[in-house]
Amino acid sequence: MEREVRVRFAPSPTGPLHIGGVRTALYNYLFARHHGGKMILRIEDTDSHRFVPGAEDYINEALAWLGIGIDEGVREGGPYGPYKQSERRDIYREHVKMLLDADRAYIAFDTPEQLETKRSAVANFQYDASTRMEMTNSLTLPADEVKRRIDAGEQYVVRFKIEPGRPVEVNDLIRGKVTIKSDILDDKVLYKSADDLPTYHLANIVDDHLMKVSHVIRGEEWLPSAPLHVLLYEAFGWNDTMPQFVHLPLLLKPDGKGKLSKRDGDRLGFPVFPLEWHDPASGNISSGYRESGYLPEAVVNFLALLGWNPGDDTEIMSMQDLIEKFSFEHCSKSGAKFAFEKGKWFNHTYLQNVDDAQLAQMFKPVLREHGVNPNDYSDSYITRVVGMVKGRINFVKDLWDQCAFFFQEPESYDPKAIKKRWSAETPAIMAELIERLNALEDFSSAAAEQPILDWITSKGYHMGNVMNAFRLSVVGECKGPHMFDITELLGREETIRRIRLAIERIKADEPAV
RNA sequence: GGCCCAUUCGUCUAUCGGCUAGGACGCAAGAUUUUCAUUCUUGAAAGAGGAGUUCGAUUCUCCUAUGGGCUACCA
Repeated sequence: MEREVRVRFAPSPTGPLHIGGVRTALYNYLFARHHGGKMILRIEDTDSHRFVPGAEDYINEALAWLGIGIDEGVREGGPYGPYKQSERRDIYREHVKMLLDADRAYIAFDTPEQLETKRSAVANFQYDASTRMEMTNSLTLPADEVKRRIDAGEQYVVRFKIEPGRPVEVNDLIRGKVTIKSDILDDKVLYKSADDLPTYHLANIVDDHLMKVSHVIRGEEWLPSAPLHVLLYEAFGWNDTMPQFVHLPLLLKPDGKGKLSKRDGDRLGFPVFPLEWHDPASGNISSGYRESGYLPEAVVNFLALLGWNPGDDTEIMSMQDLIEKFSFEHCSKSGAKFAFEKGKWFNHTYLQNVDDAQLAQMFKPVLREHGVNPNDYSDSYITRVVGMVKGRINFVKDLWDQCAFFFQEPESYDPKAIKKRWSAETPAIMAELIERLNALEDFSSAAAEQPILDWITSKGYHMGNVMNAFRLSVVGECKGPHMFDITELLGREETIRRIRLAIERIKADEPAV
């Protein structure tokens, strides 16, 4: 009996979605699409203290940018809504009552302060079968006392009553069977009266069940609480439809130790967020992949390969390719260090496949940043420029360093190049070059190159010196695309103007020795 | 501390008992070029350690070590 594949990505809106979360979302999406199933986006805002305004919008925008489509969610709607947990209070209350009535849970009045004291007094204190009879709860208090306290408005929590001494099995699609003893689990808080909200554990199980989730695909940090979740399914009598669990290996810090955290980005100089994030409380800005010039396709491809492989050597894959090939059989079990160097390479590779005209459009904002008005140039000019230099960039913004000279005359001339390529005779040769360029009938690259090279050879000049002095005059450094392609684009007038300028300036800059 | 998970080049990874251990990023060298890049070619680079099972272990089991996660009225 095939169950419809329904998966969910369930972030909590406590800040920007970080790249590890993005990967979890991606794997959920790939799995869902691979099986023709549904992808649900559920907002888990059960911690009222940690709510951050703007975080939910950020999540939506980030997933949309990456092309991770959502079938059911807060914005999309769907048959099992609401998809935001703070709007499902009635449902949780009802389910808490079911557990209470079935004697699978109990009410506890111990305050956080009391528990804190207990923990510092008793080493390894755990609220469980071995200690619950010493605490202040509905198991130790008379029923009327419990009622009196609640009626008096005393705050309480509902705890899951874990029965000790039995093994709990979790069947994980990546790791296989994991068994733990129920004794190590504590009587988890499922609901807090203070904000009339459940905790993650309860909300998660109830929602996954009600939303008919078939596979729970989440980070490895949830593996230790998976047995608790299994027990909850049992307590509700939902064993038959319990989802398959899949715990993904974590994304680790590239340098030292531990899992990749939100602060690592700024520390190590690469984004850990898909989009730039402006923290509403601190005003801090964290960089994002989008703003750093990454293409979403490159980010998706790169992320997909951090913890999964297609089973062969293929590396460049579109979303469609990934969907077709994705399976948990090729997911790795161990955490992956976040090697952002390879991310650059992916971006480079994807950039090469971007159409020149489109790349030109993407480059326009960068031009503006550097004080160049793109409207002063034709689209075809910018398109030809980017087409000429795109092979050497990793990011759109790198284009500027490679082709600024197409938009402005050199501001200075590379001193090392002057030393190597500009001698006392050079100005005279450059003056001669100007004559030759003027004499050219056709200034196009193909037509201009041979006559000029012939001239250099016939005069017995040193090819490298003349050409590099030429380049130095026009570009300002000894770098860039083919020389005659540059001059063709720049045009005769501008080319000659720059050589004249160089003759003046470089002479002036060089002190007589 | 307790519990759980993991362990192949610097990094991401392939290998589902037969290996001269493959690929990619990065790195190095060479080729090409009037420059810098790109590109191409080549190279260096790995099975944590110890037992066991087996004709044969990177692959299976155990121990040790190391790394990671969890251990909240956070997710």
